[in-house]
Formats: sequence, structure tokens, C-alpha cells
Amino acid sequence: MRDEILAYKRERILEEAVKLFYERGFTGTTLDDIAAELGVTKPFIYTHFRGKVELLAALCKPTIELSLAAVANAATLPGTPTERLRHAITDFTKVVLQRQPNIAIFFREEKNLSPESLAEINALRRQFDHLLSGLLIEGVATGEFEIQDHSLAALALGGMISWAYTWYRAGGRLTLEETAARMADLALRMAGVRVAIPA
Amino acid sequence: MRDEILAYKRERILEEAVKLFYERGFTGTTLDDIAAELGVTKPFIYTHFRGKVELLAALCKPTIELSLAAVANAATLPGTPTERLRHAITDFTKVVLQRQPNIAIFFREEKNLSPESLAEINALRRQFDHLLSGLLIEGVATGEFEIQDHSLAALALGGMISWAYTWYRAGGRLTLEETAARMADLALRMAGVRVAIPA
DNA sequence: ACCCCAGGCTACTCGCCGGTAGTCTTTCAA
DNA sequence: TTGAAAGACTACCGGCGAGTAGCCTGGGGT
Repeated sequence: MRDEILAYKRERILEEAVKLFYERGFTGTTLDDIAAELGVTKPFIYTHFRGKVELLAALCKPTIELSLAAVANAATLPGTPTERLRHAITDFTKVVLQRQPNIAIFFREEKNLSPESLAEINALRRQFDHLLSGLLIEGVATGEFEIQDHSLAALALGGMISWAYTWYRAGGRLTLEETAARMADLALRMAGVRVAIPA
Repeated sequence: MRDEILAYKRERILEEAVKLFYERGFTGTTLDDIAAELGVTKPFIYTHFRGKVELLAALCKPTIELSLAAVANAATLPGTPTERLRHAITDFTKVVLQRQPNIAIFFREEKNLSPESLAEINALRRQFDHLLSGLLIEGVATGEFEIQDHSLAALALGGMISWAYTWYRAGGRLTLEETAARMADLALRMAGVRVAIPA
């Protein structure tokens, strides 16, 4: 019970920090700003986090883990490489769109993370690229894909999706699901799959 | 003559600022750092720039202008949409890779620009997206491209290329020209063009 | 030889913000 | 009813860095 309340408060701090770091940037936001928004004071934050930099890491790492998990999960599913790549891209896109502020903060504020946190996160990103490359290689092996350079293709794919943090707006022209589905179509095309487009 | 010397010094400040902002981030770099690296002192910088934020804008804006110019130039060239899109993507990729630090700084430090500078740059970016969409629409009209959603495709394309600022390393496996050429192939595939791949 | 001035420097101010020490209050157990 | 401990606050420190005021110096013109 006590722990639940504590965890809840921790979550509230994180929510507010995400919002403000996203809007004003990491260095453009003070701990007093976050505390004020929550109706508490700065020392309160220190009962849940060691400092501002740890707060930043706590925002970034779980989101990168989620991205990796999306691709890792899709990669181990049964099905053809085409089906699995579609699944991977769809789910990864959804993570990016659902956690848009966290993704944005990570890419913008990378330089403000502690070397240790950054190293951990970069290890996750390497796994991510590796999994994506692996999927592409499999598809080439079965003849479903036609790819000149799977490393470059994996980077291009990852970039195309990640980039959505810069332009996606919830409640815009396309829903989250539609965006994810269309991104998957574009991704399959890049992999050399002949994708029919709906009229 | 005097003006040339002044311009040269201005350029040296910019070079050093790019290097340090890229490595340490905007807020992680002090004007004293930049001055020290140049063997001068902080007030010297103020004889060329009104302040730190103006320095940042002076790094970002010309690079975004160059990106826009690359696409604008390709779009007005004679040739089929396929040829022009290839040209546009190739040249844009080269700009991103040649000016990698400037591009990185812009996307990371956007929040530190003055509202005025940001508005100017965002206007350029809108033109950029518009030109790219236009090229895609033309290709669909001639039947060369097959695209479900040209706005989304333009964003995906732009993202795929821009993202290169996060991973490209000069002197790596691929040269700048090779990278640009392969990116153009991937882009054309996304547009629905059947691109043969070299063995 | 002397003056002048421009280019650059030294030496400062001032506000900001991350982090902390120590106090107050509220609640619960005995 | 009281004591104690937890939880949160008030009030502070100290460093840092953008920006500035005013001085110094060396070189060209007279």
C-alpha cells in the first residue's frame, strides 16, 4: 500500500517531467518548475530521484526498452519474414507515437545523460538494429526481400519511423493505427516487397 | 580586405562553435570554451555575434537553407519525376552528411533558438516538405510512382535521410557518394519505382 | 615623436538553479 | 497524552556562465 502510493507519486513526477522537458527542453526546465506543476516543492523530488539527470534517464530508458521489445517480440513470432517485418514495424511505430515525448526527449537530450545510462541505452539500440538487420537478412534468404545493403536498410527503416516524433500529432489526419499500418507498407516496399495499395 | 578578415574570423568562431555544440551540446558549451579553443576571449565573440543564441541560429539556418536549395534545384531540373526525385534525394543526402554536425545541432537544440529564428527555419522546412510532396504527386500523375499518401511518404522520406545525422561516420564503410546513391534507391522504392539492385 | 583609435583583454556583476541542512507538522503507537 | 518518526517544507549555499564596463596596447597617420 505504502509502496503503491510512493510509486504513484513517482509516476506523477515522471509524467510532469516528460511534459515539461518535451515543451521546454531539459536545461530549459528547472526542478522548481516540475515541483510547482505538481503542487509540491523541489526537495520532494529528491525523495524519489537522486537528481535531475537520473530523472532524465528514468524517462528515456524504459521507452527505448519498449521499442526494443516491440521488435524482439515480432521477430520471434511464427510467420514469414514479410509478416514479421510488418508486425515489427507496426508495433515499433505505435511505441514511437504513443511515447512520442519520451522519444523526442531521448534524441534531443542524449548529451545530458550520464555516461553509464547512455552506454546502457546504446547497447539496447545496437540490439534493436541487429534484430532489424536479422529480419531483413531472413527475408532475403527466403527470396521475399530484395535488399542491397541490409545494414543501411535497417538504419533507413529505423530512421523513417523514429523520425515520426518530429511530426506526428495525436488527433491529426491519421489515427495512430493508420499511421502505423502505412509506415509498415512503406517499410515493406523498401525491403523490395511488392505491396498493393488500397484505392 | 578588412571585411574579408572579419568574415574569416566570424567563420572561425562558427567552425569552433559547431564542433563544440556538436560534441557537448549547446548548454554544455560555454562561450569561454569556444573562445579558449580559438585562443581568444569571450568579449571577442561579442564583436561578431549579439549573443549565444544568435550564434546558434547562424549555425542552423544556412544549413537548412542548403537542404531546401538541394531539393528546390532538383525539382526545377528537366527530366522525369523519377530522375528528379533521385537527384533531389541524392543531393539532400549529401547536404545532411556534409553538414552532419549542423543538422544534428539543429534538431537537438531547436528549443534553444529564438522564436523568430525558429519560425523562419520552420517556414523553410514546410517549403521543403511541400516540394518533396509535389515531386511525388508529379510522379503519380505520370504513372511512374505508386503512392497511397504523398504527405506521409514525404515525411517518411525526409526522416529516413535526416536520420543519417545520428549514424553516419565519415571514413566508414560507405563513402558519402555511395551512401547518397543507396539512399536514393531506397527512396525510389518507397515511391513504388521498381529499382534493380546491383549484384 | 606623439596622438589617436580600434581591437582585444581583464575583471567584474548578476541572476539562476541544482542540491542540501535543518525545521515543522502530522499521524500513529504505546 | 505523549513521544517519535516520517514526510514535506523553508531557507539557504555555492558555483557557474552570459553578458558588460572600462582599460590597455600596438600600429598607423601627422
